[in-house]
Amino acid sequence: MKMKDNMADQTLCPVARAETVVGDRWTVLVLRELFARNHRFEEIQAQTGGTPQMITARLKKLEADGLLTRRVYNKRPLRHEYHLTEKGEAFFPVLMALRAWGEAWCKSPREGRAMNYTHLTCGKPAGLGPVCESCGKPVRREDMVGERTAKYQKERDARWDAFKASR
Amino acid sequence: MKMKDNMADQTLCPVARAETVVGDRWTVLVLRELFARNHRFEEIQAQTGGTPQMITARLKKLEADGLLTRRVYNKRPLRHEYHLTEKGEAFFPVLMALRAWGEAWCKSPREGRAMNYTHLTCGKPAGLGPVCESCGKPVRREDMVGERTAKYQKERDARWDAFKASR
DNA sequence: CCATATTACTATGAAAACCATAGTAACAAG
DNA sequence: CTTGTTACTATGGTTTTCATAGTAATATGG
Repeated sequence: MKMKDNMADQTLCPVARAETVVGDRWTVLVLRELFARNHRFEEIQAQTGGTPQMITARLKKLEADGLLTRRVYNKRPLRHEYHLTEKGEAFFPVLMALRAWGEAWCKSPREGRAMNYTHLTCGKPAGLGPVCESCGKPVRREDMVGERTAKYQKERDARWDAFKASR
Repeated sequence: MKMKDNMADQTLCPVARAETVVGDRWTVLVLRELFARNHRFEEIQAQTGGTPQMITARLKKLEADGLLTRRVYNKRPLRHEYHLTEKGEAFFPVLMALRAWGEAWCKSPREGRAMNYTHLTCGKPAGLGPVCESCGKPVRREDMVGERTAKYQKERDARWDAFKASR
């Protein structure tokens, strides 16, 4: 994986710089899973639908780029969990903006939402924007709880089952 | 360009859906140029550093996905400009979030900013966040003017000159 | 007219990345 | 000692990328 970044070394543009790190479908999907608190290889693979190589490569690159760290959860056999660093956590607003755009422009309304977030500060729905739709304050990740809609949860369960069945 | 989207057709996840459209370095760079009001093929190619094929392919796909339209600016020879649609314009918050993350986490502070935005509503600097750092109100694209820093402007001028010289 | 310039591409071919399928390593549990 | 679990690596065919070069349609200057 070279992910050519000649340009990035030379430009002042933060978008170009960011894209050399996260400008890739699998990378973003892996980050989504980490934000969803899926920290294990298997879960990430199952929910993103990537091949082992795709996931391995992204995890390695994300670690090299400082967005995540490996944490041992089991020695013998040695097993790691992947956790977001501060830099990785800071990516949250981008994911939320992407989510908002995706919900608004890449789905038909009849399909329904995948997640609903509640703003803990005011106790009401946070909506899709960068500020809470109920109280108007900017939302931080710590101030929200996200809940999957029944339909989306079912979809994920099915994906997990299918993944497990294919072994 | 297949940009495999089997998964996307089946998932409710808006992030996955969005990524089938914009989950690609060149695509995002092209969008950046359109937001920077560079509407011509040549300018986009010069500033992104992409090959003609990369640019052609992304413009075609972005048009197919409804983020931009071609507009004739010259018949004989037939020439088009590329302009964002409403769906394309709606991508702005994602780009801004990416910019904020890139400035904060993908550059050393000594390098300095690429752009500075002024919030027209309050007349003061808008900063990096989704809400104006001066007045605290959510910022919309229409309420801001962006200005390139001298260093970044020089970088872009140099890129244009280099592009023109290589012909 | 004829040569050069302009703009937006298309053609070619080698290198890299992707994807599906299959297999391995290191153990635990029964 | 067989089966299961988790996290990968290996292989090989297909697709995409990328650098370089070339084309098409027309305008412009001499």
